[in-house]
Amino acid sequence: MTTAIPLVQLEVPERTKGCCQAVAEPLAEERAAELASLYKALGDPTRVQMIHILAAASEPVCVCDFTAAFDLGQPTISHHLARLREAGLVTSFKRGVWAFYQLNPGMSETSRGALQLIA
Amino acid sequence: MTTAIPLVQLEVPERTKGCCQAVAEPLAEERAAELASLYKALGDPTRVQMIHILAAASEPVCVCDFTAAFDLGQPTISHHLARLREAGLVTSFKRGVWAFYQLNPGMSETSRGALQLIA
DNA sequence: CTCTTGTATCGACGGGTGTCGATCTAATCT
DNA sequence: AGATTAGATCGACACCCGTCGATACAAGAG
Repeated sequence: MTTAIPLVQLEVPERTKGCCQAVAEPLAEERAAELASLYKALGDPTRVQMIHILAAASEPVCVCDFTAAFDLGQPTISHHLARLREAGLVTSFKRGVWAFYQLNPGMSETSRGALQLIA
Repeated sequence: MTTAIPLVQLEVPERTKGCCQAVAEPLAEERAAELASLYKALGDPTRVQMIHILAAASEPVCVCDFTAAFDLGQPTISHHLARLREAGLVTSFKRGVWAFYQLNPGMSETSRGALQLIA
């Protein structure tokens, strides 16, 4: 099955000494942390839906629309929006009594890539 | 302030009644949950690095290589690999005493998309 | 000014998560 | 067989997270 020439230089070894082979250089620590915290920010169904709503909206969305769209208390909505904001995925502003949220136009390319999955 | 003609049918309202406007149809619940749990599986720097290593490897990677690559106890390594496996991102097999892990060749398109960010 | 209302913040509770040491299992070596 | 070893599993710990009710804050309305 396996070889033809000395190209595949190592099959799964037969209990030689150690099986250990070299492994890719790890990502820069900050890069791994950046990716992980980005993924973590998206690791909740409510926040996924929020991003979906914001991605589909042509204008900033009022918090009251989120509280109407989800079966969750207002503090919880506020909490999720804050987490998205801390992750740099959304920005917000206040107009009168209302607070409006939108996708952060200046989000990183990485973030933009992650959001693309949320159709 | 507000109107001129019925063209931009709503600017940010001026404290009329409610600010609420219609919002996009939510994603199917299972879809949101699928995305969230996928993101959650990737929401840890160690697991991001593991995926990076597996994506760069041309062959299945032995667990002992992971334990060597990270400054973490062996049970912790095993735990993270198990989480990646439960998320459908990797598969594993045993050869002799060793366990080898690789990216799941049959992972979903969604998963593949999420992994693409991990260069 | 006082009342009302939209949001944010706080404190608490239950459940999940990353980590470890200890133990179990299975495969191999002697 | 007994000893060794790679890996998984278990139990425990500290911590984080999603949720809620209560409260604080800010901006209008009356």
